[in-house]
Amino acid sequence: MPLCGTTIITKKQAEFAQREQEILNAALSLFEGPHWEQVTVEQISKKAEIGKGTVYKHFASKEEIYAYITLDFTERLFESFEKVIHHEEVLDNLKHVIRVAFEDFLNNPAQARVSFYCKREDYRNRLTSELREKFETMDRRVEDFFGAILQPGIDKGLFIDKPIEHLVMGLEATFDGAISMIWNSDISYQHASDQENFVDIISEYMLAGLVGLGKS
Amino acid sequence: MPLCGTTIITKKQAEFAQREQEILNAALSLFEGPHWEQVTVEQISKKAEIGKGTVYKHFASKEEIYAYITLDFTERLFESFEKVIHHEEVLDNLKHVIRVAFEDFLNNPAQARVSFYCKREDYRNRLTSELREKFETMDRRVEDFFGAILQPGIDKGLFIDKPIEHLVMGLEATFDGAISMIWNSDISYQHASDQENFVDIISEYMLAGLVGLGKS
Amino acid sequence: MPLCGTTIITKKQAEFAQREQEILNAALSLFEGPHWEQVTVEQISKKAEIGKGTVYKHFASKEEIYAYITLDFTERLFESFEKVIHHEEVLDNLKHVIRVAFEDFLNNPAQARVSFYCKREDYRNRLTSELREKFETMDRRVEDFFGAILQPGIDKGLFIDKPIEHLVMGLEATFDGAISMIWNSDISYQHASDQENFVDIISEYMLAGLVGLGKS
Amino acid sequence: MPLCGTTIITKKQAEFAQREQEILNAALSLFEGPHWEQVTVEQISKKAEIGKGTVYKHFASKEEIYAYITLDFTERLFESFEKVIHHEEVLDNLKHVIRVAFEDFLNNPAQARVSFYCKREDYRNRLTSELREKFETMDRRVEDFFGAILQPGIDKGLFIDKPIEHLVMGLEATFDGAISMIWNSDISYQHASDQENFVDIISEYMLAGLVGLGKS
DNA sequence: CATGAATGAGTCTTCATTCAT
DNA sequence: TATGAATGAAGACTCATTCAT
Repeated sequence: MPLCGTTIITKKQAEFAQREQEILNAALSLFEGPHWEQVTVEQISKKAEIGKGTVYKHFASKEEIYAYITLDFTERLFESFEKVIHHEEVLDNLKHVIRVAFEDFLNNPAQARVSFYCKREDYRNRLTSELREKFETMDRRVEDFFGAILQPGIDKGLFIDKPIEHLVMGLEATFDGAISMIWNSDISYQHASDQENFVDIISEYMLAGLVGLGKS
Repeated sequence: MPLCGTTIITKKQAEFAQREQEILNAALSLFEGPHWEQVTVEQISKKAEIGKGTVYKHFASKEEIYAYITLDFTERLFESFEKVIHHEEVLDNLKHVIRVAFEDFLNNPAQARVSFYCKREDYRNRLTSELREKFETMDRRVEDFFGAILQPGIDKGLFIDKPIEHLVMGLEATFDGAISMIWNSDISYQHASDQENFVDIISEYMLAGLVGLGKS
Repeated sequence: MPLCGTTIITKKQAEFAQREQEILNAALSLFEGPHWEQVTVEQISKKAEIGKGTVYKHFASKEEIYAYITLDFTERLFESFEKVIHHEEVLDNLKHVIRVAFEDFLNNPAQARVSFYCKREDYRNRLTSELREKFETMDRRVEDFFGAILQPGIDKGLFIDKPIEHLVMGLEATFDGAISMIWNSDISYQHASDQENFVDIISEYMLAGLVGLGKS
Repeated sequence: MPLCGTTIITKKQAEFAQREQEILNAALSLFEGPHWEQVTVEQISKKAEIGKGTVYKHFASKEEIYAYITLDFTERLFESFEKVIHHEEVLDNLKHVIRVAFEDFLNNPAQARVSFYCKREDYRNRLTSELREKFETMDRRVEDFFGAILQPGIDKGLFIDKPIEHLVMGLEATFDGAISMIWNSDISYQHASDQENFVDIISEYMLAGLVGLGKS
């Protein structure tokens, strides 16, 4: 049992750190609905049962709350990914990652919506450089991750030999588009199939697109 | 004196009708930038060189302006589509439609952005039932259009025999996602290729996905 | 009775123009007290019996209200000055101007206080360039005015032959300082004399200083 | 063991007393700029490397910090004055006092600015009676001091025989006004002369005014 | 005593919509 | 019909002060 060497954290500090999560959770619970952008800081503070000013002790601005939600969400996404890519088969890895991604995005709509918002360039430009760097690190990590699971497929001739980025593009575009469609409850397709079916088709489509690229 | 039987339109009425387009054009020119949602009704009226109140003679609300922009844009999109689908080859038709769609969306970012906004369910619910119906008609028309160009592909065994909607899903998701990525200037991919290259890949990807569906 | 050639102003426009004055008057009445900087836009709007937003139709910001108050006040000050400088005697002119200045500043403490605030460089820098120019024009006008009444005194050997600015400096410094002292109800001197006596002394002092400069 | 009879001060108490000065120094270093009123208690505590709450162990309010800064500043001003009034010549004394005053005010803008703020009647009224008394004592001391250096001038017929207060009025008004003008970087006079020149003129002006009073 | 987390009233400003002329 | 003045609810953010530990 270590006695020294650990960072000493007082009870107060622990509570303070805890409160940060409480604020994020409060925000998240309020962001569930489609009008999430209209949630006010005051509402968040009331939900978290703290004063409005306290929110600003933890986050410099409302948009910084968005940033941490996104960063947290992405972190968890990676954890989910890492749990399912121990297989040797490239396509299996990819299938699992896609499935898990859909699950995480659809089960956590608030985080996911915020994440989408945080992709916007103008949003990124408003961030402090510190946070902007965190986002850039995150972006690179995503890129590296997909590089690692797609490269073997290229080596085996399964996918066309193009820069990883090119291959990821299609996957990301389709995934993002599909998620948006679900959120928009895109009217045309509600009667066609339930969400699960839609996800299956899109997943298959993503793989087919990737495999089919350059084969025509 | 106009002949009887023709709809009699006074000069004043003609001017009034004309004004509607002027408002939409003014709005569009202001919506070019990425912050289009922050354009105010006042700015629009100034740009159109009319009074703010007059805008409300033509459109019941700001959101109704969005609706007509979207409806107009979709109408023109169809006109573009119809110009390029006279070929007999299913895949050629599709390629042309995809190309034209990318062109229209990227050349008319204002309209396209507004169109995306108008997909949101909460937006649709705020509309008057009259406008909601117009959107539904529009949606059906899109569905029918793609049905007409994809069905022959199914008949020829080119695409898997699934409901048209299923096939369209992937196309739409990928397309929407790709457009969003371009608008977001998605950082990870800026160095990979310029926009044109990106569009080519996505286009190929869309076709590959469609053709590859069910082939695995 | 002129029929044409005059700018046509509708009743509405006239009312609108009128409202501007009403806002300034409301602000002024609220600025009477020593806490004038803490008067809120909302208070002003309530006093003027209009909505808060209406204030912003007339003035882009709270500080712009200050600007117009100052500009108005200075304008009136000039009018007062011009009424009393038709004498031929340099010293008489100066005496009258000083007297009138004290009267105007002490009878209109709200305007005068705001005017002092508007001298601050940081305030000036926050203004729009249009307003900044108005202030600069105003400053030049003050300078020119005093140049016109002091120059004859220099010519006659009454005042030392130094740049007008140098001469004005002392006058302005003393005047501003005296006004501040009165507003601060400077405790040390309350029992010594009433305000009127103080003003007399300061006025005499200002002249004596000017005449005595360079004579030592 | 300290001798009996001396005030026993523990190390802790000494540190506490020391801290008071540290807070004032921290505040002063932050008050240098023209926006000194916007410095927050938190900033002061950070600068002093103590907790915000600790500031309130030493000063009941932010405004009390102002009070002690002013009191300190005035104390030092007196020390400066006393160093230069050992001459026998009334006018020399005065000249030296004026020069030293300008030096102290211009070299210590933070203290000086705060001192000006603390002259405001509304400020004084918000103080505790204990502090208000200290200010009154200070004011009387100023009055007495100038009485002492001006009275010989009256006796010698150098200055008009009026109550000392009357004579001081002009001096103080001019001095305060001049300092304000420098701080405001009063635009009209920036090109006329640099600050030093301005101070010289004002100083001369102050003396000339005093000597000339009643001579007209 | 020292701390710093918590507070929440208060500030300016924006803007879609209404309505009298 | 055209106008644009008027509205007022809302929202993000600040900061002196308090108080439990």
